[in-house]
Amino acid sequence: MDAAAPLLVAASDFFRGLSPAACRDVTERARERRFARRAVLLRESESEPALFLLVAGRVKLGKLGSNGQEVILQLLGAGDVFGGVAALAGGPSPATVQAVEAGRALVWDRPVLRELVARYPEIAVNGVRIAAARMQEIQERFRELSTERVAQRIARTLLRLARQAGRRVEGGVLLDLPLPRRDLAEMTGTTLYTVSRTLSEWSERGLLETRRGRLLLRAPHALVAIAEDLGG
Amino acid sequence: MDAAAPLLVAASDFFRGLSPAACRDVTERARERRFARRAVLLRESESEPALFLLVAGRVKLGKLGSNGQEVILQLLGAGDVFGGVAALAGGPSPATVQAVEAGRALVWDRPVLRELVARYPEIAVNGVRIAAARMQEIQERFRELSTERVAQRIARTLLRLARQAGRRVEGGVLLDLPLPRRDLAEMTGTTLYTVSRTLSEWSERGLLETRRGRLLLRAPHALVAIAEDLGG
DNA sequence: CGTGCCCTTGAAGATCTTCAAACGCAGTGG
DNA sequence: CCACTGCGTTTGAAGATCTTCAAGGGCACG
Repeated sequence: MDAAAPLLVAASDFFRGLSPAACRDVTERARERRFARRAVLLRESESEPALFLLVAGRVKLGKLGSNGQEVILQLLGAGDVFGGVAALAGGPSPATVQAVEAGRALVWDRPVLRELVARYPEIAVNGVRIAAARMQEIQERFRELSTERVAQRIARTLLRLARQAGRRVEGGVLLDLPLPRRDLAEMTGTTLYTVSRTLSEWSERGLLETRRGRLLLRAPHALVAIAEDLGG
Repeated sequence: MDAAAPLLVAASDFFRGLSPAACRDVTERARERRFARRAVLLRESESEPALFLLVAGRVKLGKLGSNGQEVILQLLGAGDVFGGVAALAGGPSPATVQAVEAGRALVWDRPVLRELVARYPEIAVNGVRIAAARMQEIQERFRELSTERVAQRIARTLLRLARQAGRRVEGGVLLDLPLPRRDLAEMTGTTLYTVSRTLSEWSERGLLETRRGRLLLRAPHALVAIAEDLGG
């Protein structure tokens, strides 16, 4: 176990507000798991999901349709948690979680988590808070998917990614994560072809460019205009 | 206050598992609110949402787009709760709630709810459970909206409504609630025109009919086939 | 140097939206 | 009692948007 682990635990949404002693206790009950790119950490069918705290790497949280089509609900990175709400609630995992970048995570299995919640009830309240925040976001995205056009949704998604994984560099904001067209399509409810076309057009207009497989947003303000349908 | 109120409270998802004494306590702290059709019970802008337990009537839980377009996230009826997760979490209301049928509700304002949670921590756990269930549903609908065609989504929505508000009558299942084409469109992410056309077609094929403003599903199995894209 | 993966682009066409017009029905007021 | 009015619904026609299928290109990696 990493020596810095208790700090990570203390900083995570799920264990926020716990005393340092409690955080050490919580940390000791975790097991560590390393995972490779494309590894599946959680399946929808999983009846007893565990709580994961991402230490390093990135994962996508998604859902598979009966015909094989996938939908990406969220991308998560270091410091983010997943599986916790389902683990607390007692239901099955609502989504499949797959790594898009290798990394490692701290894991608390359901029985362990239950013990911890009994000992530190603040955890349940934090769980509600996290659930509420996720709900906010997915409802907002539901609205977007329902009422906005593809270009708007792609622009919004890029801006969201910029906030959570963007690095300011000279010339714009770099989305420093692997982001194949296909994934972007599954995040926005469209096809990889439409994404490709849209990005090509924006690229020609100088709004962004592709650098070594990463997207560089050169004109985020223009993307905002597109997202808000102000005539971009 | 209604004499049956403690029973309703005990049966609600939010207060499930509380002792009878606790339920009486909880019930006493509620205030009652009657509302007319079209009344707005909660706004998105609301920073301090309360917990509502519907005693009678129906409401729609929705979100408004910047351009005035509305999206309906859920329809709720007697026995359902809303606002509770946001109230517990401390954030703003994630959605607007408007009555589609007059009714009444028990209401716990945020400070009251906080006290109750402190006294009965099971409430927080129930909150997580409710949040998880809602999350399940909205994620599933997100996937549908993302990957399925309009007819499939309309069929699914009708079937969902049949489960939660359907009455078996001779000749089929009656959706005993006001359900204008417009609302159905806002539930499925399409326009009222497309809904009208689709229902007309199904009506001609004998799958359903409109009776005094209510929908009667004559062949739910056929709707299932359409929803699952089995060639309906 | 191939092989596979991802990306791009064109062309055709399905699906769905938009706009316009007309209908039926319930409630209102003359 | 009947016309009037407003709301929800239906239907047609036109066309925008997006998907689908097909083909080819580039790049990394073995």
